[in-house]
Amino acid sequence: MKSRSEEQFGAKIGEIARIWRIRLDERLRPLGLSQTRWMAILHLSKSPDGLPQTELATRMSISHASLSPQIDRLVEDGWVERRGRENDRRCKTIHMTEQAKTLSREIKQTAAKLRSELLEGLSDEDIHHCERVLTHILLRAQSL
Amino acid sequence: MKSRSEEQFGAKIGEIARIWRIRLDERLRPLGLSQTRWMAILHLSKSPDGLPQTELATRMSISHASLSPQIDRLVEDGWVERRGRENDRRCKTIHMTEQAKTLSREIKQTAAKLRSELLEGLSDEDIHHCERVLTHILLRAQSL
DNA sequence: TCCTAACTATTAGGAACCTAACAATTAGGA
DNA sequence: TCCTAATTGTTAGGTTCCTAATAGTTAGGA
Repeated sequence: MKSRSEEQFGAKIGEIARIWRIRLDERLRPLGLSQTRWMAILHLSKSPDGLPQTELATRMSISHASLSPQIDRLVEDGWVERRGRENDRRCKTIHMTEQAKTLSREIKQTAAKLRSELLEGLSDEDIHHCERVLTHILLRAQSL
Repeated sequence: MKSRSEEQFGAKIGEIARIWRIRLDERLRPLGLSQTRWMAILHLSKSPDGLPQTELATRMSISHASLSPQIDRLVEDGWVERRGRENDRRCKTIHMTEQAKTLSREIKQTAAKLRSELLEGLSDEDIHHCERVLTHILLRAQSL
């Protein structure tokens, strides 16, 4: 027989994810960023050579169709630019602009600060143990 | 110095929550249910005396304004009914219909099956430890 | 070579969320 | 009592997501 608490496991993960995202969103909004935008900047900051839109969408776990208008807005705001590829004219790679580099540092700092606030009071061991469990669940979920 | 893996903690929780929800949604869609609908049924099944819309929205973690049209649809489909309160005419309590009781059992079974699939291979100890950590994080997140 | 299938990005239409504004009702203090 | 503030639910407007359809480009086999 499964315990009562286990029954709440999925709901609990969902609720944490939701609040975490909302909190980070609140703190980054003064920078003029929505969730999709700061996520895109974060991913692009790890790829100095840019990323095709499809690849970026995959990494952000949204559809490429949803990403397209978001990229429009990031371009308008000057955080990002689309570049054609000479060897494949279907493909446009997305690159962070110089101007966005300062921004990406701020995003990372804000995210790190929030994370440390949320994980405060937990031992490294607790966190790593929990994370191993989460990784296990994630792999199973992805394979279903 | 924080470890690389810890940096991914928030993203990992977000990703698990997302896939978990998508998987449950996929399995419940054949019953004619969307996420909001099955969540509402689940909450109502725990409250035999019904719930005011505001209270239900709070438990579902969505705004009462977003819930309102969803309730309309549940009423149309016969899963739920609105009842006035004689002592407070502002308030309408939402009640599950008889017809929805079978449905709520199916939802619970489907959710339990998915959960056991996702947690397979983990010890009870792993799960409970992880859940204590998650509860800690959730409480901190809610208090921010 | 040419033709079909696959791939990349965009656009259109529909669903669901949020905040803000509104109407009706209730509660509580001057 | 009466008036203001709070509560409850609905509606409007805006955002973002998804799926499906479209256009342009590339790849690979007949």
